[in-house]
Amino acid sequence: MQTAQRSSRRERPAKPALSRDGIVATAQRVMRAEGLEQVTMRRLASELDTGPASLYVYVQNTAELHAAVLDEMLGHVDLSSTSSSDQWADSIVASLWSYTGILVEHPGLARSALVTRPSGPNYLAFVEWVLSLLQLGGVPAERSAWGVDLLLLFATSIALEHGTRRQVMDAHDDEEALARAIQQASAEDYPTISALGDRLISGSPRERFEWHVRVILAGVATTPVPKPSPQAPR
Amino acid sequence: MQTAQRSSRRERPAKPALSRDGIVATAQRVMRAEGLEQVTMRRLASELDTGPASLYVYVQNTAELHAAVLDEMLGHVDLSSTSSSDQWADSIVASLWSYTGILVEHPGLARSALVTRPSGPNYLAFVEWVLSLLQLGGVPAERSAWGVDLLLLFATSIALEHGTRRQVMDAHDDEEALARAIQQASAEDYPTISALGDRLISGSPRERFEWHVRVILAGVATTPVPKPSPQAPR
DNA sequence: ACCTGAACACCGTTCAAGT
DNA sequence: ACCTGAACACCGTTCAAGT
Repeated sequence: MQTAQRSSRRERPAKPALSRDGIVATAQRVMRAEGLEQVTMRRLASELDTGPASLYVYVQNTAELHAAVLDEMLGHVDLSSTSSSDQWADSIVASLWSYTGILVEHPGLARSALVTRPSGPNYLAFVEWVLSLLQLGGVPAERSAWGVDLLLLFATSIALEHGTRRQVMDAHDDEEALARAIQQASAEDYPTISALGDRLISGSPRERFEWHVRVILAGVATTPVPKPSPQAPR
Repeated sequence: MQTAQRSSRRERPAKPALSRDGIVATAQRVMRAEGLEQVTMRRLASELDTGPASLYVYVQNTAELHAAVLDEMLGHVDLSSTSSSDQWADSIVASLWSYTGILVEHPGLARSALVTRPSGPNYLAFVEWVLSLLQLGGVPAERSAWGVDLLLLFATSIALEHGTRRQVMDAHDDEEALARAIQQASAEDYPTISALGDRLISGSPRERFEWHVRVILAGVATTPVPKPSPQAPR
């Protein structure tokens, strides 16, 4: 066991200099230990033994901090391909599911992913992976370009939905309220809802997730993108 | 012009009794005037000339308040059908676009819609409307039941995405950072991204929105739902 | 240039005490 | 039962002042 006293002149360990990397690393550690809710400017400052104002030299605001943590987490998305190459759709389902799983643990990051167009290396690697699978599946380039957006939007918002509900207590109440509302829906005011009944909330989350992804893939395969409009497309 | 002095004994107008409806109505008014960010327990309390603690007699928490405001707003979704009945898909696109437009103005409500399973009358009326159009389009009941979820999830998260970006300053920075990242993506590390280039961010929001919805509709029309699993489906 | 203490302007929610 | 003041336990961000 090494003693805490090192060769430095003072007895207390030298306070490490602040740096963007140090701040982001601390953010990561705090998130892993206590969740993203604890990743606040004030908490990080106290963790780094300084005041919150000091952090503003290195990061613009809390959103930037969360975006940095997000990209780090996206390094853990499972990008392993299934053995047979004709199962490109299965691979897309699998990697999106992995992505969603990571964000469900940290719904705040899902929010980040939805709101701040991510552009970090790990995010790009994930996009690249999905695009390459779509290409493998023979999806025309233009449709892949727009389709990958829809796939990621779907996976992100499912994570935000389920993740937030998981960490809020009343989630079960809402679920029950909806089930009751559906069951009590009058056949007069809501004929279709009332006819569908429980089928509206049937299936496991995983079943619905997979079906939703396959719906998008099937749709992308058959829906041509519109011709670029004559006006400047932006 | 009526004088402020009425027949009541005191000079100051009698403070109206608190009630859930009164609180929700105030919430609505404040939101319209100053945005959902101002709809806080403290602000509402001061608006109603009392302390924040008093409101907890009538609403459980802020989330419940926002959910009530949400359903009210959903009463404004455009549910008018297109003339010819074979254009059911156009009607779905139109009503989802209307729904998204409303939530883009109030991204906090979009967040509510995503996180708290809504079950108010106006929400149900909207679901009923979309379901009836799917039925009109000949979509099998089981697929409608799961498909309406995907359609609403999509419309809600698009609203959350664009609405939040609109009200945050840095949104343009993010957009630029992504565009730069795509342009600079090395053909070695990200071959597909680099090959697609600007096509990844082409098209107007409206074009992309409509294409996304049509993708989902096409997918729903061709993707069978799995057979209910033998285990209890919940 | 970097760092800081203190302040500004807020939050949601709880609780003991009153009416 | 309903209502309240005050407190608890926090936020993000800015700014003037220091080193």
